[in-house]
Amino acid sequence: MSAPALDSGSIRLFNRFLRDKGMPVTHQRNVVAAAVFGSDAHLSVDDIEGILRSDGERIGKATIYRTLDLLVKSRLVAEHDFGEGFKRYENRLMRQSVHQHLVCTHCGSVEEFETPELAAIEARVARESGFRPIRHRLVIYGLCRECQEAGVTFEPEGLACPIEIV
Amino acid sequence: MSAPALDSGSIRLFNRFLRDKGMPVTHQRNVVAAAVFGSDAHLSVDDIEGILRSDGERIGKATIYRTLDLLVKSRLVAEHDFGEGFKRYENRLMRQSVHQHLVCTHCGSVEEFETPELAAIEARVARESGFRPIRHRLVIYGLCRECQEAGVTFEPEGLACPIEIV
DNA sequence: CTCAGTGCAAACCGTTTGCAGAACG
DNA sequence: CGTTCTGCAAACGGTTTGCACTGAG
Repeated sequence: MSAPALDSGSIRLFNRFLRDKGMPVTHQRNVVAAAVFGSDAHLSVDDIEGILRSDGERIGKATIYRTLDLLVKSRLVAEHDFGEGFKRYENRLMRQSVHQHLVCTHCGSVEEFETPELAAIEARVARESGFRPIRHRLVIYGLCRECQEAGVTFEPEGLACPIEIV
Repeated sequence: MSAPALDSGSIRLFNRFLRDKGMPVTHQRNVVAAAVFGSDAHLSVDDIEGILRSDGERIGKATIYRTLDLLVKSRLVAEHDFGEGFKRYENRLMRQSVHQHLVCTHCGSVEEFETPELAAIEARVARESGFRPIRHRLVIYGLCRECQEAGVTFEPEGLACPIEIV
């Protein structure tokens, strides 16, 4: 990733988006976008800052946040909150558009999976409650295969559950 | 809610939990717990602070946070993050234990719904990827019936999507 | 040349923590 | 009475914002 693909198709789409909005195409915006488009991971802002630094780019955190905002609005990048206390960003191109996430509670790794069943759930909810679904987020927390094979086990939060002792 | 049910069954369970852990049962803990057990809403810390204030109780925010931590650990209360920038807490007793949430993106209201389908999804994921599911969170964002009837419509984020124009 | 973007640092805001004094057991 | 809790206020950490300066168009 030492040579960010500033001329990739994703960057081209982002630049078109900026021009459509009458916003300047700047070096910083393209460099931040290239860092996200050049990875298929779920990146934190610190991850992105690290990529930029290792590319020799010195870009303020505020600009990273402001550019991520544009990328999310352009729909080229998705924002996620896995409950870690900060957000993660993922390139939406080069991957199946609709997927949910498996988050390992031990090592923090994130896998993706598809859920064709969710469309039926949304339809049922709309029918039963009159709610109009627009988007959804399903996160399954658990132990990834690697952690299980490493012998990690799940201990129920360390505290007894008094509910069933009523 | 002006007279918190300090002698309710939920409080009794919480007190038993504290005693089991060798922790003191204090007035503050019981009052915070009563505020949560006395509501079936999804309360923010500010909501809880308001309930306590209207009950004439003057309890520091730090104590509210510390008590909520205990309530969550006791499994009597569930913690939720609907992406609003703060957490919400819900009484787990007096409601069906397993449910997911519908969050209205316009008025912020939260409804609950059950998803028997999720067990099958988890089983499939475990089979296909070796991941071991422990818990999940499904949130469907959209427009509640009331907002729809009030004429609120969904406009797709205000910005065009260049993806399909590739 | 003009207006928007950038970088810095300070502000923000929900949450956590340190510590002196109060309360539980 | 010793140990834990409480309240206050300060610290924290990710994110946002104000403002002088730089750079795109």
